[in-house]
Amino acid sequence: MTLQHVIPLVFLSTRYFIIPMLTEITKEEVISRLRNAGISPSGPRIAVFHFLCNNHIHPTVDTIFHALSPENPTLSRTTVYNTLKLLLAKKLIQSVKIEDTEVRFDGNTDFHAHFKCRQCDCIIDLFDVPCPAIPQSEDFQIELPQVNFYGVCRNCQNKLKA
Amino acid sequence: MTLQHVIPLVFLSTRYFIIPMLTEITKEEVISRLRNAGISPSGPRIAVFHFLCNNHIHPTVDTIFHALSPENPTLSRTTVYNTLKLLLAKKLIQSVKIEDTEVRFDGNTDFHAHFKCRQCDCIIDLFDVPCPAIPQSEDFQIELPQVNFYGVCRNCQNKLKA
DNA sequence: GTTAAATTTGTTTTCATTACAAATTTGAAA
DNA sequence: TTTCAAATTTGTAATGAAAACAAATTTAAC
Repeated sequence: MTLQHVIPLVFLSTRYFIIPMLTEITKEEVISRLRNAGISPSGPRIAVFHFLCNNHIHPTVDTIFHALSPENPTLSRTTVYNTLKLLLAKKLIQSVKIEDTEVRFDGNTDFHAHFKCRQCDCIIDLFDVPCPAIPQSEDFQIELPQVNFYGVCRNCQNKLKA
Repeated sequence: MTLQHVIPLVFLSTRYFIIPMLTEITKEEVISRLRNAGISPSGPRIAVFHFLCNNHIHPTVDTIFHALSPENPTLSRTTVYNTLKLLLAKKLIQSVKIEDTEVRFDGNTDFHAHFKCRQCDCIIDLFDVPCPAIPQSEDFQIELPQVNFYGVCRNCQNKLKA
């Protein structure tokens, strides 16, 4: 949890959840983060990273490409792939392997679990699942884990009942 | 953890780990499990499920296909895909989404985490990571989570040092 | 033994990702 | 400012996992 997070109480259904609220990240902040990571802030790189920082929708490569194309008419899919690979290597973003085929991306690198609805394929952040302890071992160098839940979301449960 | 598991102490590196030892599952046992799940035990289904129950190597579709082809010369890749989809639907196996593109499969459906080495791509079972608590919610129907760690394994760390 | 349903098979198609080389842009040196 | 090499971007082609599909085969009920 970093400075960018504000913790409001948000009313969801019949319960209260505590979820982090991510404040808008400016282009200037994006450029500064890229520079700090040793990445020269080209147009496409700023666009992709800015999009991921401000749209926590776990987009696919295609979603990112189509979202940015109107403002960046010469943008190519290959550049999106290259940029994502670079951002991943510098750990400015994380990949979310929750689908069978496509990889999704997340600009929030703080630990949080994900939930995928098997019915409607929506992906929901779960901020209240604690990070599993990283196994104590001199044998492995281990990064933060990915924790993925699967099931049926509330909307789909209601639809199934009706 | 089911009856099939015996818990020995296994010496690994400089530490002791407790890992479940999976005993050999016979064809008869495989047939009985298929029947219990409402799946008619055809040749290819027995072969695929038996392979997954006795080879905890997180194989891909291709690995399974090539492993079974010699004994089942008419087996087709499509049948492997169909059979895996059926076994997943009946929750007799689990899929492991730890790679970017390919899905892997695991005949052990008891909770355990996975570790993937970024260097050599090996996948290791982590039996000593506790299952994260499933979020308390009337909003979602939630299954056991997938927990994936990434890093560098001991072998590769030693190679890197040298 | 006949026949419909279930299952398997091989081929074709789709599509995410990678490979690759050409085109463009950037930035430092002259 | 001009030049030029390095970095970056781009479009196309290749790869390969997975799904779609229809024909062939097997199974099981009557």
